[in-house]
Amino acid sequence: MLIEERQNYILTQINLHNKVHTSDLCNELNVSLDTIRRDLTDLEKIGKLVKVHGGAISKSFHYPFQQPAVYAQENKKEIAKKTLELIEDGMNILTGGGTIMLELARMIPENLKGTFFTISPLVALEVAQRSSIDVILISGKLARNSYICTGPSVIRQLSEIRVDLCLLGTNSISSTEGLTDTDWDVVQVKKEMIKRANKLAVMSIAEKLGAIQNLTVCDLNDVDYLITELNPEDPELSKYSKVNKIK
Amino acid sequence: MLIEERQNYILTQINLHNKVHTSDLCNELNVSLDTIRRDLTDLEKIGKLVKVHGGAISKSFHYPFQQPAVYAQENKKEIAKKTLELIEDGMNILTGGGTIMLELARMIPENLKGTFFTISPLVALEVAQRSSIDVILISGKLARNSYICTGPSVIRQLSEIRVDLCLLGTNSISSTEGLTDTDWDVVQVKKEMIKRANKLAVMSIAEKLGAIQNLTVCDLNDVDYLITELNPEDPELSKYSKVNKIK
DNA sequence: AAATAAAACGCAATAAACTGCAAATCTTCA
DNA sequence: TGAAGATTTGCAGTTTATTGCGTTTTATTT
Repeated sequence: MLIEERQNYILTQINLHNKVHTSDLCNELNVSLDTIRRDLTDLEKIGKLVKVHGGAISKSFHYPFQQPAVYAQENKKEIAKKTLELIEDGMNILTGGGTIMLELARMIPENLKGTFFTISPLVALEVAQRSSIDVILISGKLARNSYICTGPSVIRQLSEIRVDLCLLGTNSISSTEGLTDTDWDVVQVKKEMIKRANKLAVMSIAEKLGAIQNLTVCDLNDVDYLITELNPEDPELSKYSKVNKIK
Repeated sequence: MLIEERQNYILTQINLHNKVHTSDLCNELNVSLDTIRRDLTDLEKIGKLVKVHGGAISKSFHYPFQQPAVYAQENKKEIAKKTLELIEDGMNILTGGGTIMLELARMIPENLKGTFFTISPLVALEVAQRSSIDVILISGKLARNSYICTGPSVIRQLSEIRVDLCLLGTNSISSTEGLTDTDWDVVQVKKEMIKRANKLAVMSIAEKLGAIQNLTVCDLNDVDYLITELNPEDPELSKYSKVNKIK
């Protein structure tokens, strides 16, 4: 068997399973461990995979390891910072929950005036704690895991308010399907939130661009601002031109 | 299984549930506790999560409220313990806020069934986090110092529910004036809470017995249980015999 | 204050990776 | 064709990584 064949086989396996074990390969290819190791070293050198103890993993699979959590956190802060520019004194703002919203809440300047409506107790506490803004918590059943309030009571209370700006984090936004989500209760609430606001800003890390879930929240046309950590000119964002303004 | 796979699994679980238990992971992944601990330490080092006793939590949900040293915490725990005895499976319970309520929330057994209505987001989060109880947050304007919700919207929502037991912490309870408080908004809410419950339990540290504030919440006759850290036979409590039961 | 559970620490066993070397195989050119 | 040189391979010895276990320390609960 040619070296090339062997290395192609390894790459195929990586693409298939996102990982390979050195020992498996050595059985499947009938060569010694050392040979496999040398192959992996070569392939790593030309950037086709990442070696790890016991084998190797695909580069894309590896990506969420080294970079994200730290970086996603940084990205989220970047997004929060951009979003903050939309907020002015005296505004009525309605917010959802999620990690980006929490980052935003932590950045709100102490002297900002205005009213924050939110369905997230975490955001409510965070904002109330560090600013002089009025915080109105929209209540209802507390969803486990996401820690936001949902249910008919939330919808009813939302129907009674009117705000300048609605800030939503999102699980998935795609150029064809718009905003989508998985949880029915959450979708109902988000729909109502959007209805109650003059402007809608959607915050999303680039990683989630293109993702599609089962339930539709709203069309891209309804989105006034799309805020990501990317440069607005980034080609990844070109598909989202239906959105009023990309930040 | 590769280390990277294992750590990726842990991160997935964290993103999904916002928390993981060391022992769960060790079962699910079939490795020793030590290995999981080492993984968690690694992941914490690169900022992917925050280790806590018993497991780890998502960085973004890192509980933002480090509670200030709670005054008379031992006594409050004792009171919370006694109060817990009033709670049975399947009950509808309505609670206020305050440090004693938080202690109680932390003691709620994981397997308790029932519904918790509360005007305190902190209590709501605490209960939702550590039990399978349904948590309904009664919302409104978030009062800055007490972190509880007040206002007409709270009153209206309260008027629509009916619960078995209302749990209130109190600032002041006296044998002549009953429950009293200083904040008008808070008093309105407490009055409505009491109205909506079949039984009322008042929790108070002995130190506050005898204190009187300007605004009346309710009469001693309305109190079904008075719970303090003292022995029910304690002479200090003899003046409060109007209360149905002293614990 | 005692009992319990979890975490930290050091240690040893095992598995994997690395190193240098020699044998086997392949290239290339007379 | 066949021999020098280069490449590839497998092997033995050494180094490094990973893991589980017993013990001690620290947290948490009663």
